Amino acid sequence: MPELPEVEAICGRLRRQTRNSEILRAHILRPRTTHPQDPSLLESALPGRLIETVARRGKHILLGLSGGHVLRVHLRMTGNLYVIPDARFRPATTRTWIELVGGKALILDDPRALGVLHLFSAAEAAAAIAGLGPEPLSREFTARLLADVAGASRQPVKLFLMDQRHVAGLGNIYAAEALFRAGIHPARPANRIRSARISALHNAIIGVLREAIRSARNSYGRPGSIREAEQFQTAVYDREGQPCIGCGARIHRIQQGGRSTYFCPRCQR
DNA sequence: TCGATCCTGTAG
DNA sequence: CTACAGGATCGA
Repeated sequence: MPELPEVEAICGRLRRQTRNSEILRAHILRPRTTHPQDPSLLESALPGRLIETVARRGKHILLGLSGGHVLRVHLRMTGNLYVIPDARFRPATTRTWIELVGGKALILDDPRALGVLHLFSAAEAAAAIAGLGPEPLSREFTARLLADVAGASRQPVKLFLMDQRHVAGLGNIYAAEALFRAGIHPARPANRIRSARISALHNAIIGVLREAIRSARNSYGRPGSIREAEQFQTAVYDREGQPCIGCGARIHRIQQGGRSTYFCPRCQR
């Protein structure tokens, strides 16, 4: 599920719901969830701590706890993270639940159980996310910076964009959508895109993410299934064989890095 | 740079 | 039954 916009929406909601709530107990239902850390380490360290801040870096959720510790959550493919008002009513796909004082619970709801949870000191947390590229919605992320980083990579540009070391937060959907808007073929080597196109790509990334955040606000970070009506409307993703909204040509699907890539063969070269 | 892997669910 | 799924990591 979640790329940057969905994680951003989840964080916004969590920030309002968890501010200064105290952890009563952590229940880590599957040991893999904290690998390579020992679940018992978290279960013993979390009780009594306050959730003071909620931050996002790329697709990582960083819960700032009292005592300077950080609980990092990565939702991977199908995770969702939200507060339920009554800890007794947990969904069947709950993989970890953190009881809060007062009866609420923070739920890691993750059908595929690929999401992960780690507890760090402030210094460890900083080191753990140090390898991430710039936040695409920050001022640090300029067309110039994108051009410099892209110029140093021969990767196909779609894979380049999904590599979190280059830009933090893009995944399979929004990488494809940004490339469509910029009119760039996903297989083109990153270092063979002219600077005018890089500027278009830079704009497209920001535009796509901003719009997607708006759509995600009301549909993510809450219990239950995702609400259809508010979903971001994709131009190419998951539209193989359908007509391109720009030129009417059939959308193609190819494999890149083991993932599906969708694009318009006429608009993207 | 590929393929396998971690998991479960759904669509065909 | 097979293919595929909004992610990331590992080893060949």
